[in-house]
Amino acid sequence: MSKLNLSVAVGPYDRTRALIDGSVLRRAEAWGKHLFHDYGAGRHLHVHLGLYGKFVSGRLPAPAPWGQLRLRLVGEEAYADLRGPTACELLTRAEVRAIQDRLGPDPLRRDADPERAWTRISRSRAPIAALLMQQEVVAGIGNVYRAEILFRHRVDPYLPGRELDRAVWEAMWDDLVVLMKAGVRSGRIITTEREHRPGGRLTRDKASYVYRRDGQPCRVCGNRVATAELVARNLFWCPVCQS
DNA sequence: GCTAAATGTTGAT
DNA sequence: TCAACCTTTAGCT
Repeated sequence: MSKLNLSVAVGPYDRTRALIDGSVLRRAEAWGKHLFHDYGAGRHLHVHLGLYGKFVSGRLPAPAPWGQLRLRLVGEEAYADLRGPTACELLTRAEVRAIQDRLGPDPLRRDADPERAWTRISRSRAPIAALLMQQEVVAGIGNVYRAEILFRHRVDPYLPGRELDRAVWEAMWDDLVVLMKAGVRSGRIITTEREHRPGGRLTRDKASYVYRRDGQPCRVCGNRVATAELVARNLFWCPVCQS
């Protein structure tokens, strides 16, 4: 959306709607998986997409609202609809700060300090794969990047944080910054080295090394990719490369 | 056409 | 540790 002169409407969230309808969006920022909109006068919209929340945008005119539409942002030329979020609420500045204060560094933010994450990781007995999912340790990685970053650096997912090599963590962080920025730009997660077909198209099945590839051959060593549940999420890794 | 699972977090048990 | 949240899609039939 090119213009910031947005109005807000629609949805069961009538209190929020009444409070920000017609307001101008002054600033938007993301920290980890949290999105914050500043509508002035101490009104901060907090959105968390959760597992299946999604913004869908298009050019005006916007279609008639259907289903559980939580939020509709309307500009002069385009609109954006929000559905299925875990959170869509109006907060005070202090409440926003409280959320941000408990989040670890986000690789996508310029002010991120990977040293803060390292402090937590290097003191923990928890598996590195669990630590990467804890938002207070590192914010915004998620299950796909977790699996992929561990593979790319050949790190055993079950390695306790305190046994991770500092240099390896620094390399992982630098890699996350590059991969996640590329993800924002392209709108999709691609963690494999770029492989192009004659047509110049990146093949879809090569977007990941191990994520959701359980049972299939590892792209590097050919052994079967393994899967297991870790902290209530599906983990994927190559037991041969990552040991 | 139906079912299960999915890039996530919170709150109850 | 588990269910709830509530939407879309892949993979069946």
